[in-house]
Amino acid sequence: MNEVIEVEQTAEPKSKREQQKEAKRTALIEAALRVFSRVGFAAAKMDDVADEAGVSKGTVYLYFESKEQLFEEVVKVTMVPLLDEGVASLVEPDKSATDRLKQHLKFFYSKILDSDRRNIMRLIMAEGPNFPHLAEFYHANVLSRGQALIQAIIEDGVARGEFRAMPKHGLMQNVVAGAIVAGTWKLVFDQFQPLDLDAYFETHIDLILNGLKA
Amino acid sequence: MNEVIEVEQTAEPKSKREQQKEAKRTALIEAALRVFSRVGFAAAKMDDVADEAGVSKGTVYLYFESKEQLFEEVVKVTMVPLLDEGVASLVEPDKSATDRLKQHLKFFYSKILDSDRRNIMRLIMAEGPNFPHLAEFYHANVLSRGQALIQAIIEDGVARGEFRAMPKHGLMQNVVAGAIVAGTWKLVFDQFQPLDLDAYFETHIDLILNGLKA
Amino acid sequence: MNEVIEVEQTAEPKSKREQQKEAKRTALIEAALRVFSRVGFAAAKMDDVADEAGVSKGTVYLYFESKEQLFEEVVKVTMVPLLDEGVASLVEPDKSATDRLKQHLKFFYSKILDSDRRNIMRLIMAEGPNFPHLAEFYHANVLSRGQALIQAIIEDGVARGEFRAMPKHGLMQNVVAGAIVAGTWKLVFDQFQPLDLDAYFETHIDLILNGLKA
Amino acid sequence: MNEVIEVEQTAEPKSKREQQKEAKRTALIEAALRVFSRVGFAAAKMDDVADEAGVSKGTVYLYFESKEQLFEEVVKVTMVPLLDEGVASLVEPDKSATDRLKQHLKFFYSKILDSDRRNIMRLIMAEGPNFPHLAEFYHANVLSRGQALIQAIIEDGVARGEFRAMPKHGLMQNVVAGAIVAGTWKLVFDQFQPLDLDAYFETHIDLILNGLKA
DNA sequence: AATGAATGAGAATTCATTCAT
DNA sequence: GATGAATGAATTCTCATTCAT
Repeated sequence: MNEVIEVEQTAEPKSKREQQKEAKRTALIEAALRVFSRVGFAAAKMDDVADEAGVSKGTVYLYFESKEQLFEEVVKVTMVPLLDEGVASLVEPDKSATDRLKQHLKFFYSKILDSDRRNIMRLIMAEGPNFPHLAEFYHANVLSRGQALIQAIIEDGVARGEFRAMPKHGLMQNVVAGAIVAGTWKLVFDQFQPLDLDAYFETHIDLILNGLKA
Repeated sequence: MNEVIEVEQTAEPKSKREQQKEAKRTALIEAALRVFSRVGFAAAKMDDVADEAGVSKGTVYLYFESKEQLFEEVVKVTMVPLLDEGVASLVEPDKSATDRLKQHLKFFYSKILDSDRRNIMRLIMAEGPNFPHLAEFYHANVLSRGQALIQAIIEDGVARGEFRAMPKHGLMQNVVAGAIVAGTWKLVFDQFQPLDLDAYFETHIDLILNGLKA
Repeated sequence: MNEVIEVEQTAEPKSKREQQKEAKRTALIEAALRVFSRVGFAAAKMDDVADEAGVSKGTVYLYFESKEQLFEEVVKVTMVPLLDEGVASLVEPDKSATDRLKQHLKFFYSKILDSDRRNIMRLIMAEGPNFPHLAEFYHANVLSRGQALIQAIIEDGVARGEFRAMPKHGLMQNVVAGAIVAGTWKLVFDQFQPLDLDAYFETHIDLILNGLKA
Repeated sequence: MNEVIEVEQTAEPKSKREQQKEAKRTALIEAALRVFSRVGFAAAKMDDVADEAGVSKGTVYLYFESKEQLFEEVVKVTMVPLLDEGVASLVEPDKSATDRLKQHLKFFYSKILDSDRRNIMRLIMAEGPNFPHLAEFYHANVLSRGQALIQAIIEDGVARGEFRAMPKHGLMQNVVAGAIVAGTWKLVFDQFQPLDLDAYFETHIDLILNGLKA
């Protein structure tokens, strides 16, 4: 893993008090991400989050209402900014759809699969049914946007004649699926059958682009 | 979902006592499958398993040493027989590789994605890191065998000239990935964006076969 | 320890059925003695007693009403016959009181301290307050009789001029105390500071006889 | 019984918080001493300890890791300080060995046999085999020290010509044994045959001193 | 009589959350 | 704001005892 995740902070300047508060909140979310990544939601103790952030147990409750809410915040703060970044990078309309698709998948691999964020992915799968509210948020703010991104590129590719016309239902999921599975594999089975993310990426992109190709 | 999962029972005839015990064990595993499917491992209460199976609290411990062991048994009993069936169905060497690949994916969709077993799949992904022992078992007895199955078909397809030569690392994972994601999606996001498994399957098979095609 | 404790069986001949029953009862008591000796009353499981006796759990309840009653039977059957034996051996009035006291203490050391019975002693101390009924029985049937035995010898010794007149309150307890402590020590502290029962016995007898001597 | 046992507190002044914590720890140990005294280790419920100390169930676990550790702490805190006191009182070298031995036995009777501490003594004997760690601690920190104390006095007595030379193995145990037995008797058999500690003490000291006398 | 499967009361322990300091 | 002591509901697991076979 090549990236330490840092929660991005809001832009506007604040009073020192506010800044410190913001900083502590950020530290707590980062600590929580590490703890949830390590042991999952149920087994994570608020105590451990507090320890990891260097504050006392009670303090966590000054910033978050409950363990559930803390979890939701972790997901939001960790994943949403990525989408913004992904969307921003889309604005290179002169590139071929093929290149843009490659680029986005690469982004996905490096930003999510090769960092603690892949644990978030796993946590969503694990806890989603127990946190419908969170699942809904994640769908609305992460998946839908990612889907729109991919879909737009593919449609553009079809329009340009790069890609063939394809059935649309589940297309985005199928295009990205290899990456999802890679992230899970690294977390669960890597110790039994190691997966080389770079080589895997090549296989993925090769298969998918060939599958889409006109 | 079109299939109620029934745990297969061993063939040899036994004494009545033994049979009843076997039956109760089976009932407990089926009950546990339902409970784990509903709420996941951590939130599952042994009491609920007992209730669901219509026995008392203590009885569960006559059959399984602990919640963990019960979970492992559920996974084993639910998934392993499928592989046997999958392997058995392979013996039609006159069919084209394309058809056999389709057939196996279809099997995967109907037997796993469209039944309670998809929850097991999800649980393996969710809890695997907390159960290295189980993850190892699952890898050895389910994934490796599935992998060999798919790989053999693809290689045969290459030999026959149906498929092109491809990078191998992660190939099986990428071929199956769409199905994994479909199962997860149905469990976590279906209520926000429903997924039609049949249509999805078409997209999946279309993309993959085209991607593999020579 | 030089003696395997065998529960004595009643003398009168019985039908085969009766004899078998008696034998199984005996086997259960012996098994229970071993189990209680190993782990104490509370930690002893009826299952373990059954296993140790080679019968099934339910069978124990055919012979004893409850764990408590089984415990009481163990105590009775293990200790009472000893007293009978001790009393019987008293009938040698020509021996000096000194010799008879020595002889009885020797008996105590070999029959109780150097066998599983020392565990009974420990169990009485441990569980007595929780089993007033048992403590009472033990007092009436073991201690009182032992006390009478010792007291008679001492009084005889005084009459013969071997021993001096002594305060009587707690005399028997003080005379025997060294043996009680030896039994406990071997069970609890022997691994940290081993106690040689033979040498200990010499010290005991030397101190007591000198203490009693006219 | 003439003494209410109070756990001694450390000397250094602390913050109010610390003091309260210390006080609560002390209260818990005292409560536990009462509960263990009443029913023994196995039958003691952590709930009862909590109730007895006026705190909630969970609180006990803030101070002690487990029931076992609580038990060990009770033993330590209850017995060790006594040894310090006993050792301190030794420094009167002008007194005769006879007087010093008497004095120490008296101390033993009043501080241990005539207080809740006799229950600890009983519990050590009863539970020692189940708590090897505790038995070792008790041997090293209580018995060894007591033994050295008694042994030193006796040797001094021999040197002064007050006592005769005696076999040493188990001498201390035999000298003290009467007291151990008295403590046990009061707890287990007193209701059936009451024991008057003062009279008993006289018998004990009379027998032992005469036994040792040159 | 013997078995051993089933029961369910009971206890230790954990941990999210609260709140006095 | 921050702390960390206290709470008590919740859950796993145990085992004496019962009872159908």
